[in-house]
Amino acid sequence: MSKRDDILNATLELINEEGLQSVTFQKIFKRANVGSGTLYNYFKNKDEIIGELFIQSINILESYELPENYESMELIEKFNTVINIFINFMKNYEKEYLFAENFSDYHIIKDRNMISTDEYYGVLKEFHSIIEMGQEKGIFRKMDVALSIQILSGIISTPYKGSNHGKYDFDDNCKNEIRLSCWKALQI
Amino acid sequence: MSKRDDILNATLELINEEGLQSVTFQKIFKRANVGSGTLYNYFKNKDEIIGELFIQSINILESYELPENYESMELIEKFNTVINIFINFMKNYEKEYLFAENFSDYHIIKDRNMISTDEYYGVLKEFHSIIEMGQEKGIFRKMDVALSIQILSGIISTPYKGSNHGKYDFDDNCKNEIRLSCWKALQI
Amino acid sequence: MSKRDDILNATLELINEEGLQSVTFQKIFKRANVGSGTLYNYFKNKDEIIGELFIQSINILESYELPENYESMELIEKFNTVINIFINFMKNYEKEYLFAENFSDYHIIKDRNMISTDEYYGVLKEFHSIIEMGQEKGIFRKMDVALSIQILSGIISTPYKGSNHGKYDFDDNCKNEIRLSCWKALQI
Amino acid sequence: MSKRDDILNATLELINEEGLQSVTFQKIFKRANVGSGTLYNYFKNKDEIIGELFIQSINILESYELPENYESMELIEKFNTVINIFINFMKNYEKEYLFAENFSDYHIIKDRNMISTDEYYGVLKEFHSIIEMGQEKGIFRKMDVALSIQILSGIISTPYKGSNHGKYDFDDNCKNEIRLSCWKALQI
DNA sequence: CATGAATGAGACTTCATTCAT
DNA sequence: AATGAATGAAGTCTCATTCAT
Repeated sequence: MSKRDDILNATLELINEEGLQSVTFQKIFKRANVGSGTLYNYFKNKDEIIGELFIQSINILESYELPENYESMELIEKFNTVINIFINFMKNYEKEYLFAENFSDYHIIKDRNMISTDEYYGVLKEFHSIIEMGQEKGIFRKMDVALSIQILSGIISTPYKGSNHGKYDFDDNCKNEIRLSCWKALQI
Repeated sequence: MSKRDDILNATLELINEEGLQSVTFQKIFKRANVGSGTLYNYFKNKDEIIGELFIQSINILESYELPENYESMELIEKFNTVINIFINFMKNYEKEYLFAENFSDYHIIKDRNMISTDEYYGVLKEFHSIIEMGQEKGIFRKMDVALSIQILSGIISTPYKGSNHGKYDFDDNCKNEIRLSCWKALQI
Repeated sequence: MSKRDDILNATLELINEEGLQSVTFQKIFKRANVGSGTLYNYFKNKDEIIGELFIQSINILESYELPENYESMELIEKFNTVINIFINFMKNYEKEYLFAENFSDYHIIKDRNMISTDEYYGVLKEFHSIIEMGQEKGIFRKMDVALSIQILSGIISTPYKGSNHGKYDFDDNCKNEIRLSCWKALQI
Repeated sequence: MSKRDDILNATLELINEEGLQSVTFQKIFKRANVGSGTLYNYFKNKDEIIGELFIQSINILESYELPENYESMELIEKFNTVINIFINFMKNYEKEYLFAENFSDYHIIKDRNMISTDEYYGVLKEFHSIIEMGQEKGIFRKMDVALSIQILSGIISTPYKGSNHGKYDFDDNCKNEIRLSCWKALQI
């Protein structure tokens, strides 16, 4: 692994362990096992590390693959497939997912318009066509698609984050209920 | 208003404007119009200001009042009443709500176990009995109540936060859809 | 006791407990049970408290009394009498004695020439005539009287301070040896 | 000379010029010609500088060398040799000597037991065997050796410190008197 | 006189960034 | 490219002092 990747990984680890606001360059050097000056061979400043980390996280979230027979599926099958992909992403790339979610708090960067987090990144975009189709078929209520996506996003990610508090397990049964809730929440 | 409140208000404003990580003491006492030393008459250090702010925010969120005829309402009426209270809180105390939500990122405090960020603060607690009743009556699916509450919380707050990006308005129509989604998401 | 005395006592106590350099006004108020502003009714600033404390300490050390038959004593009796008075002072007014001794470290005041510590204060002055007499009588070596006094002072106070480390007791036997050492150190 | 030494030297100079309590970090790095942050590459905080300085001073005081023919000397020759070494130390390393002497006032460090200010550092230790031998030979009075050493220490250092006030010179004649006083003070 | 909340200068300390090696 | 000692601006915090009550 390159020094550059060492730095990015160290930073992401530290952000998830201690929160963005307490990650200092000193901690990054030490964790990444590089000299302090080395950072500046790869990144202009701290914002650039964070920005690059965000892009990298988004890229991972963007790299999903739909199954071969996806196009021939029924609407509800597509719906559940996409939800499953989303859930798996959250679990497999938890650090990247949470980082991307919380990124909007990092106002320094947001204010400078370096990167916009407004877009539906990753597999969430797939919902767009599914929802439109469902609305056309009279299965889903006619409402703003962006709003619909936010509702689905909330139903999936909020219970996932809540499961960290240990009140319930995010197991197969839980996932079934979430999928069902998603479908029903949009229904006529 | 007391100096102490001036300091807390200034800090909350700054956190919501610039994010927790960029709020410095200099900005706080400039905004609060107090001398730098004054902060230390009221708070031991920065963590204590943030902690007090969290407690204050929670207290506000805890201070809801149910309508007089609440107990005699139908289940769905109770359900919608509580959702409306929650939505109004989010809008009226947006700063406090967002701060409390994002607070768990502030690991310094979290790690010290100063405060538990229990997810069932405020009016969300009311959902507990409503959901149990709905499950008993065979209206709602039998699932973990904590999970149900997280689902509702996600359906309400995620679209609210998403509306800030300007894709849709968080207007009456939007609220209707959210209430409907909440009810349906739990239904059999 | 007056507020003024409360302040001086509190300060002297704190100096002996924690050392001059760590005594703050906050600690003084608290110990003296007075308001912070009260200090400024009696003292212009911190230096003035320290200076007053020094004067007070010196005054105590100056208030010794010689026995009635002192004038008719033999030289060696006078010598031992004065040494005993000095030793008793050290023990009875340890705080004041140590403060006065260490005062010269407090350069802020020293530099401003507020007070000079050069003079032989207290009972040490009595040695002057005793030494001169001893030299005239051919009992003591002819050497600078100021030097002689310093030698006596060193023989008495250094072992006293050393006894705090617990290597030996500053008991009657010890005092006898000190008196003997003093006499012999000056002898022909 | 390394930056670390620059810092220690600057601090020692400032302590002797202005006293421990008025030495600030600003003065130290201005005097040492280093940046403010540089201090923290070498020392964790101010206490650590003071502590290191004390250790360094003690090390200097420990590094005396006895003359080659010391073992074959008569008792009084040994006695005078050691006194001369002590006196020369006081003069050559006045800063270190005075710092070490006054260090016990710096209660912060003392209280933390970082360092023990044992009074028998450096050449003073040599007196131990000399005094025991003198007592065995019937030349010195039988008294606690620690007490004897304190007496000698007092006879040497108190007049040295007193000479700074300008009442007499600490010249060869003065040194002779001191050596003589030391010898006589212990004699039968 | 007595008070103590308020102050701000200045102390201590951190941290992103530079630069000679 | 890689390093890490050095830096100093900016941060947190302390403390003597003031002033309205």
